[in-house]
Amino acid sequence: MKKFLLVDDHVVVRSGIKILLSDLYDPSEIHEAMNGDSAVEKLKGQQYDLIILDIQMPNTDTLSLMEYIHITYPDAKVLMFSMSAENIYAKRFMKAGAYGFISKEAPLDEITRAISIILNGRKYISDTLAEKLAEDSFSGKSGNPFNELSPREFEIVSLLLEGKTVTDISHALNIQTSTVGTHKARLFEKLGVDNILKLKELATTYNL
Amino acid sequence: MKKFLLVDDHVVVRSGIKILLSDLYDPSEIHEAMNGDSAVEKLKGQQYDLIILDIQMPNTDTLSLMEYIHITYPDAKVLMFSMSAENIYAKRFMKAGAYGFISKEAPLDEITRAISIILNGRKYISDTLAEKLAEDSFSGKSGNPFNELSPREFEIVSLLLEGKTVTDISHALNIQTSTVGTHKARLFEKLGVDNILKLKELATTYNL
DNA sequence: TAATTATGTAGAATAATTTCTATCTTCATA
DNA sequence: TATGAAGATAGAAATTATTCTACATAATTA
Repeated sequence: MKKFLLVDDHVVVRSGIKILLSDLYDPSEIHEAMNGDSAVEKLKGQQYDLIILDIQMPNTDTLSLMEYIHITYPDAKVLMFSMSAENIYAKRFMKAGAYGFISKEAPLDEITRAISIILNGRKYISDTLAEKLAEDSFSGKSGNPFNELSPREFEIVSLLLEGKTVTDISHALNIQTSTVGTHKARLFEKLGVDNILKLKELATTYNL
Repeated sequence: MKKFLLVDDHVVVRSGIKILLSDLYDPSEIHEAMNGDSAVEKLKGQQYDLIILDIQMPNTDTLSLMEYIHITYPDAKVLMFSMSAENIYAKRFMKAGAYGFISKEAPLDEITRAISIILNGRKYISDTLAEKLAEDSFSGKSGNPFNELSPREFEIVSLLLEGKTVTDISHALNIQTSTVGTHKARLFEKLGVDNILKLKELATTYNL
């Protein structure tokens, strides 16, 4: 008898996974949550064999949720479920204690394989993700150039991507425009772009 | 006896919709396609009561697919299924002949309502989308806002979208920066944008 | 046809951004 | 622990961009 918790805001996705699971594991008990708060509630008092967690839900910081689960229930096994094929956050989730990361685009047999591997206590990562992780420990720098940015630079790049001007940002952060200017110049340099449109493009390819 | 065609690249989403449909309509026949090509194949020879079409699939231009379906099978009823709440393309899909547009985030009863309305031969649009459409027919302008630009403005907007600066453009066209500035201000005004990122977004939605 | 509006152009004034240089701090490492 | 690199911050100067006003011409419309 296996117990699962599905956390996803889309009804149709939940029902899809539900029949998949009840097909695979009979008998099984499947609970559902449609956001982070309700997931936290469900976790109290219950012990699940596997938690399937959608990474993109409105009003939910999934990375923090993952960290919370890992700290509060160190034995919990979480499979992150992502809409896009290779999500740039995959590594961060694995570091936060996830047991696996898989895309909803993946073929059925890979999804079932991921689930069964995790239920057996091992971690699941896709081949492409495995490669990326290997690459990183090799070169030391992750593929995502945005990770090279300092906290302040990251803060500023986010605001720039929202269409904020240098002056807007200087007001928002209570610093001089020249300061924002230097951050901007350095971050453009680090990212290898020379105008905001290229920055936007880069951010899009790394789905920031 | 209802016949449905589900077009979506995600297994779990397909199964989710499938049980929803078979719950609602019994007996029913449900066919599946995981991309545009296979959808086109399925459509040949078969007549469906409803086609449910995911708007975002890799290697598939869903808008063209919608147009193709509308032209080839004018009686086909297509419900567009979108991952994000209010998609900027919604209007365009409706113009391309879709019968409805709904988000996967929508509550179950709204999804079932959308399906039943379309099966009854009427079109379904969400309240927010309805508002937007009304706004358009009100203001009289529903077409491509870039058509409102003068030749010179169009020339300049193209260069701006290439990432050229005002000074670059003034050199390229042998005119003063203030002239370029005036054109830029006027064209921003006409297009209703106030920064280059919004301009880029607009250009993208009108695939300029 | 006369009046109006849209378009293309800038000069001048103003505002915003960038660049260059230079502190000061923290953090890693020889 | 001294040394140096990376980060956050600006002042001043230089460069760019915007705004405001204005004028001539073309197109449109009453």
